[in-house]
Amino acid sequence: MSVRDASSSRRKRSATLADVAEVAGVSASTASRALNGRGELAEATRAAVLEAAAQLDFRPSAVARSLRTRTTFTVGFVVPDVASPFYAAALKGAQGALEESGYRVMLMDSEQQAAGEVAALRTLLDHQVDGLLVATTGLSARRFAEVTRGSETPCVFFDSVIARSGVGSVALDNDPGIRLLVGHLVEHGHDRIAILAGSLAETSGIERLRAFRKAMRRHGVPATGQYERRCRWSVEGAIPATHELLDLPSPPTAVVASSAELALGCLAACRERRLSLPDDLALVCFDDPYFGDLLEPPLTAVGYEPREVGRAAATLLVEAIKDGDGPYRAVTVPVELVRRRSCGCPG
Amino acid sequence: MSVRDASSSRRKRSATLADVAEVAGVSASTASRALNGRGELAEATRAAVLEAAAQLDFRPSAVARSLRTRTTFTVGFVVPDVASPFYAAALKGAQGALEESGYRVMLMDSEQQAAGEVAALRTLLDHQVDGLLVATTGLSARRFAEVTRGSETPCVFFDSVIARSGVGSVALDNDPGIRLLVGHLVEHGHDRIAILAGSLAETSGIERLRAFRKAMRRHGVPATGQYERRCRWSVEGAIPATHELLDLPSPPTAVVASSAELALGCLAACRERRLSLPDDLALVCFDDPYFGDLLEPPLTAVGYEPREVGRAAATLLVEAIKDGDGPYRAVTVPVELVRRRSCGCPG
DNA sequence: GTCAGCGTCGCAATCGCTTGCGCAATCGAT
DNA sequence: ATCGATTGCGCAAGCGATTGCGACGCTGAC
Repeated sequence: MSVRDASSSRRKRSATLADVAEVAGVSASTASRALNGRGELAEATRAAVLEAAAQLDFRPSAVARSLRTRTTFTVGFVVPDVASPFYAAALKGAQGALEESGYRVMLMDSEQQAAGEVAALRTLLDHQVDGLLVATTGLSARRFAEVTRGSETPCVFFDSVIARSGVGSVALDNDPGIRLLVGHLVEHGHDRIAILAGSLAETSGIERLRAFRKAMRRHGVPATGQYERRCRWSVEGAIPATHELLDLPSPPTAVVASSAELALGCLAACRERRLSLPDDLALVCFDDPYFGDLLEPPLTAVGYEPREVGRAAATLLVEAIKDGDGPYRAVTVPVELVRRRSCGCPG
Repeated sequence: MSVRDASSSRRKRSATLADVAEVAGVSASTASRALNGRGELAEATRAAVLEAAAQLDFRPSAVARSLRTRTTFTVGFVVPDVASPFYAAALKGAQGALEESGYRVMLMDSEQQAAGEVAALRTLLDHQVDGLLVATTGLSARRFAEVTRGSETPCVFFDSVIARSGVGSVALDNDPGIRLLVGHLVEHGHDRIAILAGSLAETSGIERLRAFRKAMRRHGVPATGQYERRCRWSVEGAIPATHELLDLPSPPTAVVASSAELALGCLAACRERRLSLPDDLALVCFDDPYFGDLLEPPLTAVGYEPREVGRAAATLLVEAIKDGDGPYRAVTVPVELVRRRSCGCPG
């Protein structure tokens, strides 16, 4: 606007491809080809361009390139809560795998709300991400299709999936995991077993609850529903739920938590009541937190490698991006029971 | 290439601004202005454009816009380890604040290595991020300047800062925090106090160690250095360090850990030796993990809101982006001692 | 001496959006 | 009726890269 601005406007602009071309004494097209190793170039020109680029410390503009090539080498990552240990670990795993393939990750947190997830997907799509890694929070397949309508962007779901949407998915061995847990509990002689089920918006919540019922049935223990509690996926969410359970006329003698955080909430609630685990109540959970054996009592859980699920999902995704449409691929990562003391096993 | 491809190449391309303009019967410029609320437009045309956009489900291309406007509404976030609870929480906080201002975050993990950090910064800068949020891992001010040379991209450091680099920083109250910790320990009668210092590549490591020495001096306890141990910032890193400490001819009676993870490692090492805390060894730490009171023994620590540091950093950054260069601003987030049992306090 | 063929490189068009500038129409005032 | 000031909108030039196509010079064969 003002004259003063104009005078100071000669700020150092980073070198552009045209600058490199000029210094090297060639056209921009040739410079581009030299830098990308495309096309037939005389060795001398190639060298000249490379040197010019080095001299100018040339860094190509990713956004200009993206506009032209229609690919961003960026993938979107959307989860219900990045601060959650599981998602953070998954992110780390995915990040590692993606980086190896030259992809960057743009992160969005859906805040455990469908609306947030929709907004996140929109934003990501607007940015023309090359792929999507998502742990959904209860978006219906229809809604998901609506939002992504028109974009062919490959998407792989992990942890919490939308049935047969996207190009693939990686889930946990929910059913076997829960079966392991309740099986172990009945071995210890329990039959009044409760479940802290988390939210039923995520498929992991649904599947684990379903698996719980199935396992109970298989062991001949009637699942009346009075021992089932849903709650938010957080320590705070599990506390009141645990109290409700404990206030029942005939309270459970054992509880399986659908996630580590829920187990922590259960633990906290027991503290409040000065209950002693595992004598007053046995506790086991899905997810093995890294500090599981430092708790009191050490926590029995089914564990798995959260990083691996991120990595697996990312791997699936970059394959899909590269090879275009293949068959839908579902991988599931195995779980393993680690017995500690909260279930009643000797220390 | 082949004829078949040509026939199928009429794939659904999402609507462009030009399409909207055509449908609305106006020029692209007008459409743009209508959509962005810039310039004086007749109400009727504006409405027509809006309707056309809605009808076509128009979504502007973020990359095209970025190319033209030279701003991406994206900020880079680089930390030594996203899977770490602290950084994950900080990320969450930053993410929240940024989203409110319309910014997206592109995430990079430096893997606790300077080289990784440099690569991350380069990539981010290539993407023309509007700002940078970084918890550095020992990059020198000179190296940092080298890498970011030429870009005026505002950068705020958090947790671990590069002295006076960037436009601002948010750090923890390291000195007061550590002083609180050792003060509390001497109140309990300890004088052989050790520190698990973490890595000295991060300023938090340096400052906390320095604060430890100062506090010891202030309390008249000679800091000989035999009670200081550096190690990687992880549970695994702290275990051998703890053993070394415990193997000393005159082992410490108390240890302060520079982070929660280190405390966990210390705890694990004590388990291995069947030591009972706090009787055999008192333990306190910087960082209050959310499961701190579920450990055995419950952990005494100085706590703070990790999310707040992310949020504060993001807020600072957004202001810097908007207002251009203001003065360098350093904010520090307060800490608070939470006494539990690991220090020797009654439960 | 011509010309086909090959190896190198430049022209110019895009990618989708923003924006300075200027033209045309409308309006109020004289 | 004429003229300057608005108001409303379109033209065209970019932003910084990639790429199909054609031009140009040179070599070798006839």
